[in-house]
Amino acid sequence: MPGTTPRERAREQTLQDITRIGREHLSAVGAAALSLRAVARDLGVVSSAVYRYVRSRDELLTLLVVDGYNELGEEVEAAVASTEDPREQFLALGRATREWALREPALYGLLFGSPVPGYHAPGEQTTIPGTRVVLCLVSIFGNAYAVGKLAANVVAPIGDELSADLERIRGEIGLEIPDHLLARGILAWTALFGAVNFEIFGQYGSDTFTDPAAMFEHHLAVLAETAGLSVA
Amino acid sequence: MPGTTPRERAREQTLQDITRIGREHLSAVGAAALSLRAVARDLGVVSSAVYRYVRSRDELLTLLVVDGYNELGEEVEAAVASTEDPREQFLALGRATREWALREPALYGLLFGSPVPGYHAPGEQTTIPGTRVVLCLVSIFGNAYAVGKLAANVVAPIGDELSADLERIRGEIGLEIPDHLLARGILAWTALFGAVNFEIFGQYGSDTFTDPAAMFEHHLAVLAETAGLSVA
DNA sequence: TGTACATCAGTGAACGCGCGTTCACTGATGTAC
DNA sequence: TGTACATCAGTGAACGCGCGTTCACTGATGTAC
Repeated sequence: MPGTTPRERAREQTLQDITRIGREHLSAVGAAALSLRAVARDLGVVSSAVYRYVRSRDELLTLLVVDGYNELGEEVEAAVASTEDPREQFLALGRATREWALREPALYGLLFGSPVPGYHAPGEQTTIPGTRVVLCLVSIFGNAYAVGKLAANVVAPIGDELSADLERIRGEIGLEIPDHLLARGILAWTALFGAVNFEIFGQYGSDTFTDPAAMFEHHLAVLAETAGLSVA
Repeated sequence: MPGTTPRERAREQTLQDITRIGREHLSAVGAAALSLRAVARDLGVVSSAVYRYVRSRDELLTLLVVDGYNELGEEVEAAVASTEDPREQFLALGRATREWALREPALYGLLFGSPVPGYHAPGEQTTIPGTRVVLCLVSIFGNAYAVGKLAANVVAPIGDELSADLERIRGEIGLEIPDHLLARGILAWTALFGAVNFEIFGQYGSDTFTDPAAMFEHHLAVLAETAGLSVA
């Protein structure tokens, strides 16, 4: 267990300070300009001291990435857990994602924006936190299908190669829904993040919506329908 | 007319070289690390010489942004012009966007990814090129509606405030379609870029799809349906 | 056609800056007997 | 309980690096008469 001895607690505290300051710098200057020296300055410590806690600048980035995925994951999971109806769960997931993104735009950009050049997130540390949201979505769809609340007409044929991919994906995540519903679920997933991106990254003009939340809410409703989630 | 005298032609040529090299650096090191000195080195010229052509580093970024928007805009417009059917035009727009993004991932990231910290694109230069794709989309929907090929059921109510926003948008872009279809059009727009983002920014796992184009094509078909574009 | 002058591309040195990372070190805190 | 030793956080100097931007300059190219 970490944090038992005073020294361990102090160490843990300093590490948290570093990630907190790292977050602040991230939103101020962006991932590419995030600097250990600047973090050290704000921590009130000489630059080389930070190396006692973090192996390199990239490791600090990884810390922030993992932190971000986990925070988003927790908020999304909590929101989804607050209701039983699959459609409502989908809406809750979307709202929680958007709200977190609005609160942490820089971190959201780090996770879902253009990749940071020269930085590659180590899969061993980021894969599990990085899949919390999508696994949450998967369980909503899986459950909805199991209780007969997921259905949509087939509008587009699915070729053999795509079908094989979908079959493999089903296996990897343990999901039992037919191809066309899985495809729609994936679309809903990407579309949800597309809508959030537009708002966070300012792709709509600056004065386009007086109430962006209302537009987003409407998008969510249409996406739920598209994904095959019927109204309760 | 530019490029008449030899001097003017030489100047034009050098400016093109600078943007070309700028593009190369952009994809190699990213927008935040894009440097005038490095461009000068590749141009075979001393760093201060570049200032004869470009006022500052930010102006080089703006050059690249404008260049990118125009290139994407041209390819999208050409693709859309190749067919008459609105649904096919929508599909063509989506395919052209994705293909350009795959060819120019760094430029795509600059235009549609997380904002570059500290850089603000000057509206006077970027607004017009930056709206070519969406205006193209707008004209597809407007035309489809005019010829009775755009229709969808109302699934979600639209509140007064959102309705007022949509009314204003209609006015700004000169589009005559009802609220719920406009809302769906906006969703299709954001969702399209969401799907492209996922692929370009690597949000799907690395080995998720053996044929990402097939998945994208299916997404486009479902999006066309969601937007209200019927099969010809 | 030839000469005097203006324009402009490119030079090279300099300014002040911040960065990541290493390394030998000091001194405080913890641990074993 | 006291002492000897080990651990570890933080120091300060140094390494070599690249950056944006300014400025006085040289020399070639163009223009007016």
